[in-house]
Amino acid sequence: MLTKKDITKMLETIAVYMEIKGENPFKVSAYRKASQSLETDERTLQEIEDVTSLKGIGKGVGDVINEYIETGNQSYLDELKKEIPEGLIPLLKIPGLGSKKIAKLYKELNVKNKEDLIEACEQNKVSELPGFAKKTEQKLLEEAKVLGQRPERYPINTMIKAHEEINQFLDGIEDIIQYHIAGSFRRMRETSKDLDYIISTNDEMKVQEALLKFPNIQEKIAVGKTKVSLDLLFGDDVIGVDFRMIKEESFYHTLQHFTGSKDHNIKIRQIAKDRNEKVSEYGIEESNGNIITYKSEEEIYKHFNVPFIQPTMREDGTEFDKDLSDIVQLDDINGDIHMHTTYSDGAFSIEEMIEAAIKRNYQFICITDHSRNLAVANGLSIERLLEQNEKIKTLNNQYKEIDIYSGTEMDIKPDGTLDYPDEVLKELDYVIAAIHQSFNQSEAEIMHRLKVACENQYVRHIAHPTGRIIGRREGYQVNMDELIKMAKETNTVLELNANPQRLDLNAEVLKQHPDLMITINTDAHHIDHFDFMKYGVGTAQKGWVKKSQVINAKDRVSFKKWIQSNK
DNA sequence: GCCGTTTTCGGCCCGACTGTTTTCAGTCG
Repeated sequence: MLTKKDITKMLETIAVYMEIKGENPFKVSAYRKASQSLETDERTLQEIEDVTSLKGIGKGVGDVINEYIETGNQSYLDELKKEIPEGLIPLLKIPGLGSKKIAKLYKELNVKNKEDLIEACEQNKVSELPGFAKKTEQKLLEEAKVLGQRPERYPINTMIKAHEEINQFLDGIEDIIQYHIAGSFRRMRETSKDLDYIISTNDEMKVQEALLKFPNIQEKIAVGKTKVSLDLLFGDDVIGVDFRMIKEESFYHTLQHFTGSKDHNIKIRQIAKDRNEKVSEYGIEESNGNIITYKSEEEIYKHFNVPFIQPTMREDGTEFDKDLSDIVQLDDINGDIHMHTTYSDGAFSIEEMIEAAIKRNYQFICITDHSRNLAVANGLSIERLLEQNEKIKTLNNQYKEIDIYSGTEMDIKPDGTLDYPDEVLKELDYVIAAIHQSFNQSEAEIMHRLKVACENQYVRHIAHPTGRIIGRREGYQVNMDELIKMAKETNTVLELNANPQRLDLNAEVLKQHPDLMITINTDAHHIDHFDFMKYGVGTAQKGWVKKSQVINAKDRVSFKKWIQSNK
C-alpha cells in the first residue's frame, strides 16, 4: 500500500524532471506546492478521501496522484523519464548549475551524466557554448569531479562548533555594529547546508576586507558589497558560510528574511501583499512607497497583526494557523533530571554539578550515573550506588536552595532484564532506564526490552528513546507508536535528550503526539553541558510541545510531589 | 498547474551576485 511519503516523493521527482525539461516554472512549483500540502496535512493518505480537496491540489495533480494510488504506476513520470536521462538529476547539486544550463548541456553536447560532463569540460566543448565560458567550464569540471563527496548537510553538532569559531572571529572585527546567526541553524534544524550571518555596519567594504582574512578560507564563492560567501575549513569539513552586510536600520528585517524558512517568508509576503505592502530584507514598503523599519523582529510580526513566531517554529507556514502561546520556553525549565558525575563517566563531582545547577537558578536536579552493566562508563556497583545515594541525601540537606534527587540511568540489558533489582531501585528517588548496547537487535527484541522497562514500577523515564546520533547512526529499531502507547499506559515519561548529537526524541515525533509527557534533559557529563538545554527546548518548540507536557517545567513543589508519587 | 468578492485570465515573493555580456540570464537563498 502506498504511503503519503511515496506520493510526495513522486511529485517532487516529477517537479525535478519538469524543471530540466524547461516547463513553466509556475507549473513546476505547483507540483512542489501540492507535495507540501499533502505532507503537512495531518491525516494519513488513507484518511484523505479526495486529494483535490487539499489547497494547492487541483484536477491536474489530483489525476496524477490518483493514477499512482490506483495503479501503482505514474504514466506522466514514466514519460518524463523517457525524455530526460536520469543521470542529469544529480547534476542539479553542482553549485552554479541549474536546470536551464543542464538542459543546454544535454541538448547541445548530449551530456547525460556526471561522466559526460567531465569529458565535455576536458575536451573544452562546454566553453564553446553561448552562455558558458572558460571560467564556468573550469569550475564545472572541478565541481563535477567532487560531486557527491562533500556531505550536503551537516549535523547541528558540527555546525555548533563551526559557529563558535566564527563568532570569535567576528567579535574581533571593528566595523561590525552587531551580527547574528540566521538560516536553518538559527531555526535549530537537525542539519544545515550552510551557516548564514547578518552583519550591520556603516562600512561594508571594510567588513568585506576583514572577512576575507578568515584564516581557514578554502574558497571564495562570492564577494560583493552586501554579501560575502566563503567555503571555510573546519577540521575535515568544508562548510559554506554566507555573510550579509546591511545598514543598522534594516538589521532585523534582514535577520528575519534570512532566518527563513522560505515557506514561512512566502506566507509573510502574502500577508503583506493583501495589505498592499511589500516585504524585503530592507524593510516593509507601504503602498505609498514609504519604507518602515523596526528595531526588533517582534515588531515586524506585530506590524502584520500576527503573533510573534520564534525562529525554531518558522517552518512550513502552518505555524501561522496554530496557537503557539503555550509552547515551552527555555525559562520554563526549572531543573535537569539526567546527568552524570565522576562516579561514572562525568567530568565533575556531585557538588560541582549542584553548584553549576544553582548558578542556573535550577530548583531541582537528579543525579543519574550509569549502572553497573555499563563498565566502559564506570557504571556503579550496587554498593557504590547505595553509597552515592546516602551521600546525595546528605548533600540535599546542606543545599537549601535546590532539591537534589538521587537516581540512576540504568541499563536495560540485551536479554530484557534490568541492571538493578527492584529492592535496590526502591531506595532511589528516581530511575531512568536506557538502552546502551545491542543496537542491532530486531524490533521485537528492542520493543521487549522497552516494555520491561516501562512496566517496572520504579522506572519513571526512558532516556534517548531511539539511540540515534544525528548524521552518524540511525539508532535501534524502535516502533515509536508502540513505545508511546506503552509509555502512556504505564505512566512512563519519554526523554527528549538535549545533547545536540542526539536530539532524541525528534520534533516530528513530538508534533504527532501532542499529549505525550516528556522530560527535556541534557544528559550532562560536564558542567558546560547544561547549556545543551536550549537545543532540547528548541527541538521541543519545533515539535510544538506545550509547557504542560514537560515534567521538568514543573516548579519545585509540584516536581517534588510528582517524583514522590507512585507511578 | 492552481487560484479567485476586483473569478475563468493573469498572476504566482524578492533581490543580489556571477559570468558572460554590451544590457542580461541564470542561479541562489
